[in-house]
Amino acid sequence: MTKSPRRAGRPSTQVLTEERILKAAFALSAQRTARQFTMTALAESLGVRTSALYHHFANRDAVIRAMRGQVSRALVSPVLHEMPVEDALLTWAHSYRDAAIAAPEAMVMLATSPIDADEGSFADYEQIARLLVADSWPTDTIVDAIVALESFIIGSALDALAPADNMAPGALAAQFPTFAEAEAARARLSTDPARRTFEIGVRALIHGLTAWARESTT
Amino acid sequence: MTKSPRRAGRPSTQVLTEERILKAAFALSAQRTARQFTMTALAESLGVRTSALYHHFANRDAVIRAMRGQVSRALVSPVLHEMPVEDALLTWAHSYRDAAIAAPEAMVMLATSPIDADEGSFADYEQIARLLVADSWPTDTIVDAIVALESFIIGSALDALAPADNMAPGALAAQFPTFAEAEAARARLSTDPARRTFEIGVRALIHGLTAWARESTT
DNA sequence: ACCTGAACACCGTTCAAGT
DNA sequence: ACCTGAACACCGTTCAAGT
Repeated sequence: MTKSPRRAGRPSTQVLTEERILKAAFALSAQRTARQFTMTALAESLGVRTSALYHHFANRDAVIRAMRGQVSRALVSPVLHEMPVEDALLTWAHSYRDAAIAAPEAMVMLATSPIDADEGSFADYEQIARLLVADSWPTDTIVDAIVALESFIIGSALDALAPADNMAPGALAAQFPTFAEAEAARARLSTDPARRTFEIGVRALIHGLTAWARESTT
Repeated sequence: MTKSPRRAGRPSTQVLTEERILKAAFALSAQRTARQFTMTALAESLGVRTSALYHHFANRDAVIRAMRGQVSRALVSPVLHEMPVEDALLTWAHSYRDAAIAAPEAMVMLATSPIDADEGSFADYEQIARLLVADSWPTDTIVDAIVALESFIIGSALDALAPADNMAPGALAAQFPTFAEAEAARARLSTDPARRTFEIGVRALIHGLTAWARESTT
């Protein structure tokens, strides 16, 4: 198709590195849907033939796994201990969601496949757990709180992947008037309704969880 | 490849119906990952050529959209109006989660495929919306509440998919002692921790959302 | 109308060939 | 070692041809 600017054979200066590929992968995943995130498109964005990628990653899944590793590494936030617990949880949830949204396909994998035990996720969990222990949450409430929050965050990230108007009934509005009106009201409030819902939901959830933990203490 | 048992031309008795295709689609989604859920595999499971599917559905997304509609349709529960709103939301969340757990890979596809309006989903939303309006929730809070709940439910269903011990740090316990202890305490409480977390989380979220809606009224 | 079969554009992946 | 280019098996989708 496009005649390549490089001829066959090892180039004198290396074109690709894992780092450069990952950077392009994040950029691409922000622009394309999970399904359009292809090795071909990734290679093209790097000005390289598709097969060149296979010298640096075993396959497409390996690229996604590397993205996922980078995401979890970015989460650890050292300032969490200097704020009230509810704010700390909120901060954590936000950074988690931002990371999740930056890597949609990685997110689907994270949700679909079980976490490998040697993942950096536990470092993250440990930090939150200490925070809650210090705030005198009962030991047996802590993992429930973490998992509940994580479930909401992942669900929200998936929701954010859908087209922004995916809740609009469109032609069916007449058939479902109450919902249609509510949807219109919500659309008027924000250009990024998924984000708005995330903010509301995560606050509601954190609120509800802290209240529950406090009850559990007595 | 496999020589077809049917020769070309319209068969005397119709082979496919939307219903039969959808049934096969759910069966397939229980066995394959979202990526392996192909039109080819679906056709094969129906003993039919791939192109035959296109007489009944416009494309792959249309199949997924119909699946989503069917899931939503299974949700409508006519008794919702006879109970307090928080109980009604809880009931709805439970039936949604049950449906989601019955077809987890379908949930991933439903959540991530860019699909638009299907009647079934909106019928469900309409019912919840009316419920909340009757309970005098402000119009612009309703869709946020629905989406937040849905996000949590889908995230929880995906979490329930993972092995029950997927939060156990295992050999890494010594490295993350606080979290390890909390995880052990949780594991002692329940044989189905994912379900336990769902119960806790959905109650916390509903609680938090109703409180938020009440504030928004004033 | 509803199926098959051929066809097209596109993927992921492999591998020989070139430097 | 690290790139290109050709090749293979596989997808989604379209469409003519057959009944």
